[in-house]
Amino acid sequence: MNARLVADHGLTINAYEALLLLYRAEDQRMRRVDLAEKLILTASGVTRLLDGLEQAGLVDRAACASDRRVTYAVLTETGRAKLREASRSHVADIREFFETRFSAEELDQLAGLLGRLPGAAEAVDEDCGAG
Amino acid sequence: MNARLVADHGLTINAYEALLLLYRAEDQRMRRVDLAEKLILTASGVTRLLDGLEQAGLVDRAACASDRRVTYAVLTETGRAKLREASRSHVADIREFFETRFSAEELDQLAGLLGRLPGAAEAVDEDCGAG
DNA sequence: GCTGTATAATTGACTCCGCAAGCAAATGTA
DNA sequence: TACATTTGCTTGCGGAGTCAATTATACAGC
Repeated sequence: MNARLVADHGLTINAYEALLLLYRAEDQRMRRVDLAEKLILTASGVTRLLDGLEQAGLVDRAACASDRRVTYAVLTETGRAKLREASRSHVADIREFFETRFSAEELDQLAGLLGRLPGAAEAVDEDCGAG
Repeated sequence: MNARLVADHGLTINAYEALLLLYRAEDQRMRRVDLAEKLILTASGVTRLLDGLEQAGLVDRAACASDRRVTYAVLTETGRAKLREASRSHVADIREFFETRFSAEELDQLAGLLGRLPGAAEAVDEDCGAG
């Protein structure tokens, strides 16, 4: 599934997740520390991840007025487009993976159980207009 | 959990799993290809993993009489000891992780559901005498 | 206003692992 | 026999991520 994402869109799972988090964030921007926490990466991991996304033009930097230590990562228009495009197939892949293995009822059970695992609280599965 | 394993015993999850697979295998030896398949690694990944385990004296090489291309990985006495030692805390860690979050009944449900995921078939959770 | 500590981000050195390529042995085919 | 293909394994290179150290800023307490 990661392989599909990489092959079809040149995005790793973390890159995809980062774009998605930014998409959902207020003003489509986040501090790097917060991204690190959500992605379960270290701060340096995020620096490196965003290096790539910036070079690809999917994400931009912005300064913070109230705290000059922080740099925001901001989703660009290119980034939004990329996310929509990748979303289309990725969400379908995931759906297929689970729906070929479990019934709707079992999926509810699974979701209920796994939803209690650490970090699951915020990971709601809204998509991003790509249906 | 991986972090604990590394910090306490100097084993990555894959190293631990490799020792466990060897422990359970007939004559406590396996072909590298087969290890790769079980560990979901490439052949080169296994070569590198076993390099480390060999240097640490946990695993040895043995030739195959009937096919001179294959090299077996064989668990050494040191390897068995290491596995027992790591098992003690690792199994306890996993147990604690799940038992603090789910009831016995929920664990049964989870096991039933997740057991149907690919690769789950062979991953039985016998331990190795470390209780 | 200093001084000390905490926080945000980056960098260099490292590990783990995959991919692509290569070698050697086994197997298939003519 | 001779050649092609497959299989088991290793090696060079590169990506992704961690850790430890460093820089810059923020925020105490005195």
